[in-house]
Amino acid sequence: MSTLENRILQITPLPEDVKKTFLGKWEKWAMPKDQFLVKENETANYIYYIEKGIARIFYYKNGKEITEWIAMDNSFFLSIISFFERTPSRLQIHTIEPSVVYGIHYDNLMNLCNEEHCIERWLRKALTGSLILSQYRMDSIQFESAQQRYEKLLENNPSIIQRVPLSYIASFLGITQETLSRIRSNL
Amino acid sequence: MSTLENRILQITPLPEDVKKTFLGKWEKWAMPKDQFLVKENETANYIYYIEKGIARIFYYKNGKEITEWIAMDNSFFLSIISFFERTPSRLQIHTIEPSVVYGIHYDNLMNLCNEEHCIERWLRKALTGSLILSQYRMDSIQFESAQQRYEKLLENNPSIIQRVPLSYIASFLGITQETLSRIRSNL
DNA sequence: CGCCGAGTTGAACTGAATCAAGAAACGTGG
DNA sequence: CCACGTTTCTTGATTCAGTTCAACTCGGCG
Repeated sequence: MSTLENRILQITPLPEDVKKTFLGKWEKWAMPKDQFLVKENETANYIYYIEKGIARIFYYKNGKEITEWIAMDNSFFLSIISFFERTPSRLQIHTIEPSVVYGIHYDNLMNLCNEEHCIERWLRKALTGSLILSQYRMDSIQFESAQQRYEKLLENNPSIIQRVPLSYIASFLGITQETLSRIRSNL
Repeated sequence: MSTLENRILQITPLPEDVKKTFLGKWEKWAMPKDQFLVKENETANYIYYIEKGIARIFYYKNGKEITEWIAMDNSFFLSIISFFERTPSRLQIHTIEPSVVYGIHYDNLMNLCNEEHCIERWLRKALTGSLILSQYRMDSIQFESAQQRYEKLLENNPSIIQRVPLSYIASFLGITQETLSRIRSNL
């Protein structure tokens, strides 16, 4: 069983035939480092799953690059607003390591959602999970200190420091690189 | 056509018969001021819709009350994590004006989702909308100044200042009451 | 060897929090 | 309709976490 299949069924079980159809719609790409999956102002057409490697989701705010998410470890990711609203993406997504990425196209996913109630349910549950995650993250950004956020990240994802440049991590945590550097020297 | 019906169909159209069944599952309550819809540590059983009045969603963080959301103007609201994960709610919800509120019970909603694909789709689309909102709010909290956030709130919802105590608005904006007071005197 | 990007360190600055005290508005009972 | 206490809001002084800007260090590599 592939890790993608595993991860999909973790969200909700699917009958054998539907599962097969669903999995068949996911395309697979092996990508070098620094490849773009979504570029600015293009409409995002895929929900992605990263099997190996790291992808970074970022955007520009007042001329500065903001890292919104770092995807690794068999997780899903996408440019949410662009994908669902079919509008040009403010977010960009690129690999920062050679990566193995799967993706399902918007049209395929929506067709499956219409044909198969259980795929609609799968998507609903996946979105519920994202929304819950989003709530936790909001609370963390608003009320935890930079140090607390860094410590939490270390706990949940110790390998990230070895593999992702400090400037990206700082931006993801919502602080400057200098502040992150100071936090690290105080531990 | 009721405002609830209106708002439901705004998310996605529904066939006449399903719409009727769905609407039939929404209970209606007229509530006085300061009534609790969800109490701490109870599992939240309803998705609510407020037709008239104001509800406030809040929780305690380090002994302080945090206003997470203020619902008015024909909008939906709920304790997301408790409702979907069926766990005790950290959030509390209470009315801060006499209000007319509708609610659909978790069991009813889930049964309908299973029976009717289009209700599942409705829920999926509603969640997508929430997730998008949540993304915008995260960006706003992280990168906009207190003043910008206040000005935006005024634009989107001018009546809120007349109807909601300043301390709640401040907390909702993620600032202290003193800071909000100073912002207002500088305009 | 010297350059270059990544990370560190320092000093000054700033937006907002905190603590503390007043002022204004509000509603309840006499 | 006024007086009083309570809640809501404002103002001031101080403090603090984190930013900004600038200079410096370190490790790798052409």
